[in-house]
Amino acid sequence: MGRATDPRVRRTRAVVIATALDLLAERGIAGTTIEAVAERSGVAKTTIYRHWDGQAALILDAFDSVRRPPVDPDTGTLRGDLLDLVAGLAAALSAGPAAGLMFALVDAAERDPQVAALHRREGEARHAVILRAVERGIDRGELPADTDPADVLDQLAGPLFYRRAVSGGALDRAFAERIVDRVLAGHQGRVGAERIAADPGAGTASTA
Amino acid sequence: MGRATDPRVRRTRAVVIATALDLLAERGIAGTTIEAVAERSGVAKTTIYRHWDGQAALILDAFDSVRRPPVDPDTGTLRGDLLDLVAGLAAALSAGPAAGLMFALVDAAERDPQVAALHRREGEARHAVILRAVERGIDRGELPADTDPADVLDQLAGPLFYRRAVSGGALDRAFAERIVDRVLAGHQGRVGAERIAADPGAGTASTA
DNA sequence: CGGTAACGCTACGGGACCGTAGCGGAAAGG
DNA sequence: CCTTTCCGCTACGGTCCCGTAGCGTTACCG
Repeated sequence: MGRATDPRVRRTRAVVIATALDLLAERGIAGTTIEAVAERSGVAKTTIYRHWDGQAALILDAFDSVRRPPVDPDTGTLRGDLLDLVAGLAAALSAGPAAGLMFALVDAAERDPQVAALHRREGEARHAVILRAVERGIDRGELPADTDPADVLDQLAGPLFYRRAVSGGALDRAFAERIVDRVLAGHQGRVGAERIAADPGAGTASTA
Repeated sequence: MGRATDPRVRRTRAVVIATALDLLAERGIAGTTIEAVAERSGVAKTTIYRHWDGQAALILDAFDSVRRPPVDPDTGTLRGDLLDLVAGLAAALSAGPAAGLMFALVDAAERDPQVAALHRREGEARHAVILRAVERGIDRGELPADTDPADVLDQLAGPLFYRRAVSGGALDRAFAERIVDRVLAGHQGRVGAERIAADPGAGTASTA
């Protein structure tokens, strides 16, 4: 068993996966057939079938290949952490390989249990970092002790997704900053505005 | 030209559209073929082709049939208006015909210009009501004058969509209330907490 | 340098769906 | 009642894609 040491195997798998991702972004899941991948990639259809059982397995593998372990910034302040994470998410949704695949994944997860499982794993990995940052913020007293981290997560990621999927505004760093600041203010406001002053560099940010 | 007065025509169109919506929610766009609609609906394939050009036209029509003109609550307070609208959106995303179709629509709009146009129209109709409510709130002094209504919109609708699509928490009225209150607090906090007191019945809402 | 494993190619039967044609029957409406 | 319109049915050719078989050819690996 040569594992995957054979360079021919490695190359074939890489080329096929890359082509599948291209087609997924361009034509969606329905348009990403084995035959189409074979034609565009130059890899013979029979060879693709030697590596994957069929369209479903290939697409699962392609989605999976985009997963990237998110990095915990841990800048020392809640605002700093969230700014990093939210700005990163905005960038990922604007460009990059995941930009066009996200909604295809969501839609497919609605019906296919396999895709749903992948989608759940992927989401949880992304969420874990944000939830950790929020919990650190609670420990530091930057947020009230009874803050629900899951709510904060939805408040941070939601507006970016919605803007990308529906309302269609700009997904730049300025937007990410406004979202983070408003969410923090919204939760801190429940206790008292003086908490904002406790976070150096997180003033009312009248960035016009 | 009998317009659409012939009851046979009305019935055929209604049955086919209803079946198409069923299939869309159940199998997605790719699974909603003319042949499948014909089989499930009992309407002959040839008859369907007499009314629609093909799958694309039928699906467009089906999506379009779900559109409902949103009602402007105009309760007198910003919080009251937003609560109505956001709770209504949460309910629509939890159940009803639109629940399973939303993401199929988003995904399809990513590639198909026709669907994209429909999606844009539909979004704008929903947004208009929320934007109006926010602008009324600004006029009343419930929000700072320089508040960006588009930001508020994304902050309100986004978390609901994200929760439904990814994080998977409860989409009940309590969640809608928390979101509205946090968003309002987040924007009011930029000027001063005393603004909250200006809105009768919209206290800091320590709802446990 | 020889054996093995991977690849490309052609070919094939099968299935799903497309979109149309032609016909007979039934329901609407003047 | 009688004409028009709509509908259901069967049948068809065409296309796309599936998944597999068989056979050379080439690249790797020891």
